[in-house]
Amino acid sequence: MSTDNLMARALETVGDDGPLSVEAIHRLTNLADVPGPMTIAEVADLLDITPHTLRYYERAGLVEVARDSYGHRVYDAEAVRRLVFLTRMRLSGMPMRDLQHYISLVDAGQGTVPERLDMLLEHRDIIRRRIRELTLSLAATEYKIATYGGSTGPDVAVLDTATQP
Amino acid sequence: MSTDNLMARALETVGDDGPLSVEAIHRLTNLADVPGPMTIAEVADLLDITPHTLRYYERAGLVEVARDSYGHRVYDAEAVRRLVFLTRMRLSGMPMRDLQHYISLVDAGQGTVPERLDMLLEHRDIIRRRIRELTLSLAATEYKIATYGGSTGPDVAVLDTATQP
DNA sequence: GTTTGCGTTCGCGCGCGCTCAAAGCCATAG
DNA sequence: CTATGGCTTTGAGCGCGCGCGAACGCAAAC
Repeated sequence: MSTDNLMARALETVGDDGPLSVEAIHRLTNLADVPGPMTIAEVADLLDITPHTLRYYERAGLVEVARDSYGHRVYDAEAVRRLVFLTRMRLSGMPMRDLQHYISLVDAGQGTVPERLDMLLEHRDIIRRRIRELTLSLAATEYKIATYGGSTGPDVAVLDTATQP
Repeated sequence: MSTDNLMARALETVGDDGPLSVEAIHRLTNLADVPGPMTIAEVADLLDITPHTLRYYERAGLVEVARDSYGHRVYDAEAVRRLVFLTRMRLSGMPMRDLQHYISLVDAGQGTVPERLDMLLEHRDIIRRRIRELTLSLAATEYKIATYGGSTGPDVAVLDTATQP
């Protein structure tokens, strides 16, 4: 129950191993069909981050949040949508610094759209690369499991028992 | 040229998008066909980590390294193989703590083989899960790129232009 | 000689939040 | 009516995982 509830639900939504149909992606990107104004606790629950983290994001300038008459934060639909986006990017490894830059571009108006797209394209490439790295690590780990002879080496032993991934 | 040279070379070795043939995995797991004793600089270069990091791993008890008459570290084949394994696990996200535990099991003899296998299996699951998370993030990012209308929302717009991954 | 490469130790830094403290408002419970 | 607990606010400071930097010494090589 760390910080991956959103992703857990997203994985459930998608069905764990389907080939990512367009419909699934639609549901995924639509995860937050924001109803209306929300409290910090509700948003935190929705995104499975802590209220602390939400305040931290706000201090970092990633999102502006209105207050009610008690001084309590009130998250409107736009804020929530932005936070959904932000947590998705965080989860896929985009650092805070880049998110701050991205948001500054958003706030700077439509003229920055190309640069924003560049950022997304670059981030896409980073994710792809990371997936390939992990795929490779997975293969190595599975290979080691399959040929396990103990110790940390020799790593190469009973090649015959290597099973196809 | 950060800390992913090993992985970069591994990706080259594999060919960037092949379906991970058994032969490719063999080459991958065989990345270090260790010749003989190596200096810290050579090992650092091989694994693309810094000498600092190697000394840090040693201090952490992950590997024992002999010294020559000058007090300089001499990495024998076993140490290098172990470090190849360790860096692979680090790169795929296994924390130092777990690596220390794993190594303690290795040093404790053959009786701990089952527990070691359990660790590898669990780590395999973690990698798989992480890959699925990233795949999802990738889909969301690509979706956002395809339907890009600016801002951080609405996220759902020109569904028609969504291209299949 | 002075540049290179290695050794050690201590401490620092970064990214990312979390913890703690002090205080205010709301509810339900005695 | 008070009280107790639970939520919120702000701000400053702490912590963790993982190394990196800086300072200094010693031996070899140019």
